[in-house]
Amino acid sequence: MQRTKVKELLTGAEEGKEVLLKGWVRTKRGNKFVNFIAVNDGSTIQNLQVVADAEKFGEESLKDVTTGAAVAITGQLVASQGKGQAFEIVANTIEVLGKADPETYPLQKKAHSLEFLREIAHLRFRTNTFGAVFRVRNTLAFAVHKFFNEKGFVYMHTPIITASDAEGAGEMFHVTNFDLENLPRTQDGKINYEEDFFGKATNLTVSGQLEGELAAMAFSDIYTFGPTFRAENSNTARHLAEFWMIEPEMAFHDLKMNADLAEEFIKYIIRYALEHNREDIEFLGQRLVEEDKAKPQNERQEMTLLEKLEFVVNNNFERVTYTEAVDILMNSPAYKKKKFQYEVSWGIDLQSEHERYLVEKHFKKPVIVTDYPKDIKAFYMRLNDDGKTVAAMDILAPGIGEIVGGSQREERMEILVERMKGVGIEEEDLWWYLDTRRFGGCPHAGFGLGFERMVQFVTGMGNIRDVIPFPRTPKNAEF
RNA sequence: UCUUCCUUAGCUCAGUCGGUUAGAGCAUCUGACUGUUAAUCAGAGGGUCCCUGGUUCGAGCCCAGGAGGGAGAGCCA
Repeated sequence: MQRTKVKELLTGAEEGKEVLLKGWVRTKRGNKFVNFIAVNDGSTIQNLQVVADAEKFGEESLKDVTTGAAVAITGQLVASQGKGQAFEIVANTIEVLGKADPETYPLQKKAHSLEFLREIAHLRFRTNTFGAVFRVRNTLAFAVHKFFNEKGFVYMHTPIITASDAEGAGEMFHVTNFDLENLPRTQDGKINYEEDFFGKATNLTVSGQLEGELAAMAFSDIYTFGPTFRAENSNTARHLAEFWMIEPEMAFHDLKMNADLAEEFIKYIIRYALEHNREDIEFLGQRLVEEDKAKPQNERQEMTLLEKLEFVVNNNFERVTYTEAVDILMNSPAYKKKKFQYEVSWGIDLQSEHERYLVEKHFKKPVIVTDYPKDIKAFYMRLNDDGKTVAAMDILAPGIGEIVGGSQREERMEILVERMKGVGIEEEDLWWYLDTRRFGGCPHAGFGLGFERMVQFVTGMGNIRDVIPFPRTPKNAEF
């Protein structure tokens, strides 16, 4: 008999038929006459209830049907007599494929803290919450490819190992096959990277952007979607040492077109998740409502998760320049009451508290901030005509902060070289990058979106370590 | 890296002023119960009080150092 997944069984299409169910036991309850076994196979957040006649199977054969055990069950799919579900299976045969000793199996049929589940990340997929989170993550990843594919973008695989160390995006992990106990040295005592695997110092990529720009100068529109590594000692709920980033790069795009695309993209993938994972998102939203009950009234969310996502999808993002944002902050009641810990003035980098004020208090929706002072942004961002700002944009999301960082790129050779000099990057280190300005250069733009932050936003999970299967953070690389 | 809080049963957490044998709920086990919804009811078992050192007649509680975790900040996506 062909196995049918729970998601399919719950449609009731096979009502009255003999079916084969395979999955993992969530709970078993009942008495000496009848047992109810809730089985989940990951295809949906819902369990399928199996009704087992206790006299027919006997105590002994049901003994190993415990929380966490893998089972194969045949039986008739029927309309349920109980209230909690539309359909259930009346069992004919029950086979335990893999036992789970209840004395030592860590997951119980009760709620666990997220911190505890993080310590057993290899088992946490089996919970309702993480099942929902990772189904949503999968849907969002698929939607990323679908969106760009429909727009004719080329999916470009940029290198994971790179020798380029001039991007300034963050601290890097070294890649080497040196014997670390016995490093080859040059005459002046420095490590001799010429003897290393690649003949030069290499590291894990911190961004595929520069390589993405190269490809955009041929395919017009490309995107990358792959792992990214930062060796920063960041211990926060929104940083990982290994994360997934999406970086589109478009020839002949200016900053406005860039922002338009980013907004359309974000709305598209959220809408896609709302259409395909509604049950999961409703469950995750309910989790937040329960969590909120423990908080004082004024700290509770105004909107449910579902309402928030629908609001984002159905409303335009607010757009302000950096200069306007600073004006708003300086005229805000919070500023006048000296509520900000950090000083606000034109030229400063906006602090978390400032971004949160703009997004959560002032506009109450995602905000695109553009045209930052050139001194606080990367060298490759295009200098505006005022000579003091660059065509950069950040998209700030409620509760998450910066979710997108992007810019129109500097396509004018002389200005780009001058800005590289300003931050101490040698021309010859990026000769290949400058070739795109030398040969057939054109205005172009792109952005980077942290995929995990997007998953956080859609699932409402407060800690980024709970939206990637096996988080890599300082002092933690378990599993 | 900084600030701050936390670490007691499998899990979540109480533990008074430093004082006899360290508690609760849930989970687990045993029993009861004719359709349950994280079933219910009764009973039982279960402890390296994070580690190391110190103060004290006496430390889960006080002090010092260390480890791990949470929240916030910086850096950023």
